[in-house]
Amino acid sequence: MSQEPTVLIVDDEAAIRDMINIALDTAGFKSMMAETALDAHVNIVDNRPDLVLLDWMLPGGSGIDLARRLKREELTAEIPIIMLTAKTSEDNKVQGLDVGVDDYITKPFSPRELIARIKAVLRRSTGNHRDKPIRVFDLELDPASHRVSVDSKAVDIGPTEYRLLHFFMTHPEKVFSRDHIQDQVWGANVYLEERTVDVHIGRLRKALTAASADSINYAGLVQTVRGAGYRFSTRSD
Amino acid sequence: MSQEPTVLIVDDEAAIRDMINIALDTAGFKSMMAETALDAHVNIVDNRPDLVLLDWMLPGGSGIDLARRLKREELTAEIPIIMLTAKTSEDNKVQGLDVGVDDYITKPFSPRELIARIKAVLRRSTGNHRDKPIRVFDLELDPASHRVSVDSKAVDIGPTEYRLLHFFMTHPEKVFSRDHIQDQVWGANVYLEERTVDVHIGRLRKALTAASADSINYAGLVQTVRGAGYRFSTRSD
DNA sequence: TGTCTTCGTCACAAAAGTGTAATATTACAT
DNA sequence: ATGTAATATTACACTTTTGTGACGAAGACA
Repeated sequence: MSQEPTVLIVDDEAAIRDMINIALDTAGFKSMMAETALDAHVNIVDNRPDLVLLDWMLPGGSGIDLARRLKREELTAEIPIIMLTAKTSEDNKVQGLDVGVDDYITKPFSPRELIARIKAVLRRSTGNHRDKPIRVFDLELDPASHRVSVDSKAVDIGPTEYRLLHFFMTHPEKVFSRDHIQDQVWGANVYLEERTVDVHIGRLRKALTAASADSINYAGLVQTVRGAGYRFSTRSD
Repeated sequence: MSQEPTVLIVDDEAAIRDMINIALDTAGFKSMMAETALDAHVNIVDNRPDLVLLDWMLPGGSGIDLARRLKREELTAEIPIIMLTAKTSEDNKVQGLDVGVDDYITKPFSPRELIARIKAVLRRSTGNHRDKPIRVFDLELDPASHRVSVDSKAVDIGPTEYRLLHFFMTHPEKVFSRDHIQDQVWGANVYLEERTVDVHIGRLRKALTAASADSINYAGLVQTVRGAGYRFSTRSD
């Protein structure tokens, strides 16, 4: 998976979508598009974009509903939303911010302004509470620098294994089925072979073992729960 | 929950119902069917399916109205709904998300996608309520981490013995016949030899004994009731 | 362009668990 | 004490689940 942030554009007007798409592309973002609130919701759950650009006025008036819903559900609450609106009235802004939307842009806007705001929101959202390092004994995962280390020594780890470990470290002491892990690490409704999770668990363990040279073997924290899935636990198996 | 989840299919076209029915059956779900919104509503109230697959366009009262109604009524609000829609973007502009529908699938869809989405939604909805650990003296069973421990020391236990112990701990002080235990632990419609239960009781006792090293022998809690079955009790035999 | 990573899949090996039948033990009525 | 029925234990063939090396595809990078 790539490093550029992915932005989902939700607007019913093709012209606007295309314009934004080009602007995003130029600025080095990946983008996806949706015409309706329903499409958008499915897309968000399935693909977990890093940010959603959401038109206020979607047919059926469901733009604001979608925003509210996304912020209410745990699975999507962390995804930042920027509202696009033609209205400048204070009412709308208040109402929207109440929902938990991260920023507003009123149409018409310049590509430059759009990009600037997107970057600002991304900076804010990825630079917040989410990036406090998580540590278990001498194993540390630092979301800010996107690094994993044991005894301050870097662990050589792939992107998928990083996400896997991040998920585990933020949800310790609980079993998760392979399906559940797929949802969390790869995104919902992605179809992978069952064994694929195993393989990445294996890779994660290998990386942890290699890094744990002379201290505890941290691979032991990633425990197999036969018939149920896997568990990250500090308590011995 | 250890039983197969039941899915209610609501669609007016028999061909679609049958197709879905087969797909669900293959994937190990139980299914029920309804042709109209009215049938569906009655069925839902009476049988409380674990999930509803609801066609968007139903004759005489649209699916969307039923969805809205189900989500508004407390009795049925918790039941997840997946909408089935034909891919005409005109339909989609109706707001459906504010209704609280959990996902939607556009026709035509593959059985695999259907199953994947059903599983994802069920995971989301049932994964929420966390079971609390159950404890008897220093014997603890924690469903969240799927772990059994004595004095905080892990008990080495197989999947079947885990389920058996879970059943016993949630139903203490009562005798259960071998047949009843089979139904609860293995699921109805599984035929096993009578003795098989005995064997697993033995394995469970062995595991508990091994873990109880220097404290009380927790195997004593699993009591034989001659001529009747077994009982899990804190009162001595 | 070619090289280097990372990814997902597959095939197969290894490990763990399962159910059954045979055998041993126990409890209870007589 | 003894016979009998009920329960416990054991051994084992079989199934399911998990671990892992190999490999081609895709993309990053220079």
